[in-house]
Amino acid sequence: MYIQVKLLHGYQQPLWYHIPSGLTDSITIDSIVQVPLRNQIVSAIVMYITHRAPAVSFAIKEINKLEPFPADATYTTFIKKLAAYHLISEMHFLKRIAHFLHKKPKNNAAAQLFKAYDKHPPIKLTDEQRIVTDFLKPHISTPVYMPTVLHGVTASGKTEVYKELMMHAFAHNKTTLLLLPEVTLAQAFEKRLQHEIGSILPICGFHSGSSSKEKSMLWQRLLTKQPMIIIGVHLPILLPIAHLGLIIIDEEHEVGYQEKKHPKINTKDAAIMRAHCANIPLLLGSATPSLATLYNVKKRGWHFFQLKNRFAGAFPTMHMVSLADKTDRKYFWISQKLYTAIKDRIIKKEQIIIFLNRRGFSFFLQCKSCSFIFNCGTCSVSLTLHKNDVLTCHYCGYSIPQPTNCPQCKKTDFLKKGIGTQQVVSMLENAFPSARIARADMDTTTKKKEWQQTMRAFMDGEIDILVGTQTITKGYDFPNVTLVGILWADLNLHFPLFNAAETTLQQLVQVAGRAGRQRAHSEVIVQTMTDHPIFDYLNEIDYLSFYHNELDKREMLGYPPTKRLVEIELKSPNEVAIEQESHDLVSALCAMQSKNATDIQILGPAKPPVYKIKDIYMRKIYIKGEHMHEIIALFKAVDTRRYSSTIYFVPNPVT
DNA sequence: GGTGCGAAGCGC
DNA sequence: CGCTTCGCACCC
Repeated sequence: MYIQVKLLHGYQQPLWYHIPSGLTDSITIDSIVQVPLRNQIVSAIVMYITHRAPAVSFAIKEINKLEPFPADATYTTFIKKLAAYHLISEMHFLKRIAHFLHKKPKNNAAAQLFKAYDKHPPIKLTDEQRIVTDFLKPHISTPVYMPTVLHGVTASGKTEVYKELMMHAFAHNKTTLLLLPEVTLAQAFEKRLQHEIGSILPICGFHSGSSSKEKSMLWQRLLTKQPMIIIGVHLPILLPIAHLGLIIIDEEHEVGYQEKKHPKINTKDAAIMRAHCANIPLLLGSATPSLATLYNVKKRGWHFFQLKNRFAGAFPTMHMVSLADKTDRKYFWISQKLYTAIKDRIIKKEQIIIFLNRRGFSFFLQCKSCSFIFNCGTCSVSLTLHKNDVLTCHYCGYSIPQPTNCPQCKKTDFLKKGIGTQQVVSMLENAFPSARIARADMDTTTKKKEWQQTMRAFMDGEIDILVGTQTITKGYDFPNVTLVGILWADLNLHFPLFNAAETTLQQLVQVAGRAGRQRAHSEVIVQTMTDHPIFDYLNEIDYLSFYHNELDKREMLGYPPTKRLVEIELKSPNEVAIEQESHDLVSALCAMQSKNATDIQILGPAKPPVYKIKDIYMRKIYIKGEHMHEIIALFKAVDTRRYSSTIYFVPNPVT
């Protein structure tokens, strides 16, 4: 038998190979095979099979050994669907898990055996929790596609529900995929589960931080169809799993599920597709479910459950404070209310979180006399001022010492504008000299180790006040925190993104949820410049009422979840070309659209707020429509090959 | 992705 | 002239 294959890496042209009759059984179209190429062995995918020798001028090589690929009846269907949805080749997905295929699995004597059991050790569940597990368990044993939303307030014990379901799946010889929106969260979850149920369930982490030993262990279990718990962010959804029983997406609302690099795959969308293809239940958990998910509950009959009570502690009291009234305070960013509250907690030896929700903005230097602003030479952003008098670009890392004279007018007086976490720390150090204060923001300090140490120190009570950005809102449990201060709650609200209000509210509710996890009395102080309707829903109990208010707006403007949205991103080092081509592309899309007479809107091209990074220019085009398949068809109908700019297609963009 | 080959670059 | 570097076609 002869096969024509395409390599997973490198050479793109199809190649011929011969397979001796003894090995032909397991080969079908889309099989992954190891083929000899020059003097090495590489992975390839089968494109075409024939029994007649092809008429070619070269000698066809023989494949004498086939590496096994884990069985999964619906895997190919899923990968094809995912590829079609993102307008990329299915090879892309196979490449991402291909590193298994090159490595020979070592004889790991350490491969632990886990016995199947009839009755697993009981997990203590509340009535609220048991309603959810009772509902889903039969659908794991007798599989059926069953998207289910779990709205559990912060600290309500969603993890206990997950544990019970994972154990049930394992008892039925099925694997559970547990997805989290960040590697650090996945690692923390893995550690926790390892500790709590690791002795009876195999817990396999699979993310960028996993060692090759862990990966080959995982692959071994997949090959031998052994059930397990796989924890990760983006990669696990792409694995072939013979006996997938359940997919859990924790922190379902998080934007982290969309990959940061192109192609920007949305792992949540992928998980929905996978659960559908494999015909299994899907559980989406969050304290702040996304508008899209709530819409699916309403319109598509997704199942919905709530955990309304905290496992321990109590909900914090919320206080709104206006920063507009500047009277009677020493520091602009610390209102009188916040000041006394911090003072009170320091005396009581309770912990404080100060939250600054900045996004791509902190603080910059401007000349007092001529208004000159220091900008990055290769990116279209201003340089950020750091405490050690260094100006740094947050996009490319370029940095210079702060000049003493203005390059434009040579004067020496500068204004510091905006606010950054370092400035907040200095300010707090001045205001509360006795307090131990630390900073935890991932954007500036890319040192992961340092950041983890800070989190640990805070958890151990060695720090009184933790100042941080987005990263501290996620998942962490600090039992002794009784005060959360949000410095500038409306900072991101007027960002030019259709979902700015939604993500801001989710962030605020999540950070507020860090307070009072083990305490009866706790407070959240929310400081704002202006009022906004979302502040009425800040209380966790009221979160769901936000849905109606926001959905009406989205409906009116034709944005998701009522309509479908695609972002087209163009990138080019040539500013003239990208300007021309982005306009051409819009014209081409419009022409095609009027021909097909579909109800699709094309917006742009737009110059994004940050339109240049490392000398690469960007433009964006948005397409809105009733159905995703129509948008995909429209874009595919336009010939993009003649453009010199790189063009990316992003369905359901979230950032 | 890795490799082998010819063209081009470079020192003197 | 002889050596190294670079760019690129090729791999079945």
